[in-house]
Amino acid sequence: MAFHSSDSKESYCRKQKSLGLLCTNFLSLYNQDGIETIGLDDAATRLGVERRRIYDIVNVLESVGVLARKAKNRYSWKGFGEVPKALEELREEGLRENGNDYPRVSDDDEDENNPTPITSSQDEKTNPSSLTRFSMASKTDNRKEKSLGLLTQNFIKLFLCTDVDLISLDEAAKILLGDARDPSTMRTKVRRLYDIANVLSSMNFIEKVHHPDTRKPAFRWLGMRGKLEEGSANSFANESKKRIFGTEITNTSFKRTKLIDGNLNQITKPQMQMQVKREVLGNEFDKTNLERDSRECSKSYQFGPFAPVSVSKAVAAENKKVKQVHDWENLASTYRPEYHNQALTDLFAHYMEAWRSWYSEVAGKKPIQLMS
DNA sequence: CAGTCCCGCCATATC
DNA sequence: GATATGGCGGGACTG
Repeated sequence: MAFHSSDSKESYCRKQKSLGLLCTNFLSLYNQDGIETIGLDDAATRLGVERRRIYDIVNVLESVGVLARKAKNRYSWKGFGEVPKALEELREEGLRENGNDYPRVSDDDEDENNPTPITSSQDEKTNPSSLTRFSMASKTDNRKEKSLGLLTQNFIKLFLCTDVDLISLDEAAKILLGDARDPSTMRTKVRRLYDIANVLSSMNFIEKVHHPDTRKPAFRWLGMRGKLEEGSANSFANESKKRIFGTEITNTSFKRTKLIDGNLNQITKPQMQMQVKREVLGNEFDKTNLERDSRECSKSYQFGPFAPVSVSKAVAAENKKVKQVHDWENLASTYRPEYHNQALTDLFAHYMEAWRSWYSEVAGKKPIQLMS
């Protein structure tokens, strides 16, 4: 069985295997009505990825409140309606445990970080006895301290509890690392942050930008700032809002091993089952998502003559004035008139996705030349 | 070359 | 002892 790995030739687009895309697909798969429980195996299968990857995604989604671990192999879908609450808690927790002495985030790494390494010891909900021996930690906790989930929360706290809104992963790693600063530890931490940033980006919680001064890449928080006072005002988008994410296309599974094709043989076309989403509620900041996704793989390959102009335009405008309060809801309503035919835009996105996938599969490596 | 970050080995936690 | 989780970092990709 399992005939070799010399499957179809090329086209191993790294982007198609990214955690970000996987997250997008995961969301489009489960951010639906009727979904209340998610099986890891099911997810792995449906998304066409190894179990390991599911853990990565699920962990960060959980740390933001979208999911909640129910039991072994089982998670419950909480939805984006829970996010505001989760973030609010994170903010408070962050401020509390850290007061206002969040390490500075400046160009110059000035470490003299406070002794408290932002270690929040939030015990599990399923803690029968609240008699938490303050010493029972160490090993067990040590591992947890390094979990992706916690790291995600701490990363987010950086945005919610600080005045800076632009942070590079290096800075973040430095801060979240407290003191241990061996190049090795740093590298690992940064790798993790990249992972986190990717899935957070796919949900548009954050956005990658380039520091004005330095040319260095950094991330900016897009969600509302946690300053909203009284956890009621902060409406991420209200309950039951469903965001439209990528497509149903499962991450094509090609090993990274670049096997130079030898001869043309049948490509195993991915079952691109584009299913039209019937969600018309044209809310949310999805244009950003579309835009970004639309140009993943093969640099800027363009749309045809009938490109979704409206979308691109909206995005451009949006990015340009990302000065105000980064409130998705506002942005969404502000630009809604531009393309209130969300359904169409959506449909288009689906086709694009399908086409892209098909193209990279069939048409071979070279993506449409199209200058740049 | 520097920035990304996928992949999957294998230590740990749980059943 | 088996299975479920998920650190961790080598090194393949990008631009």
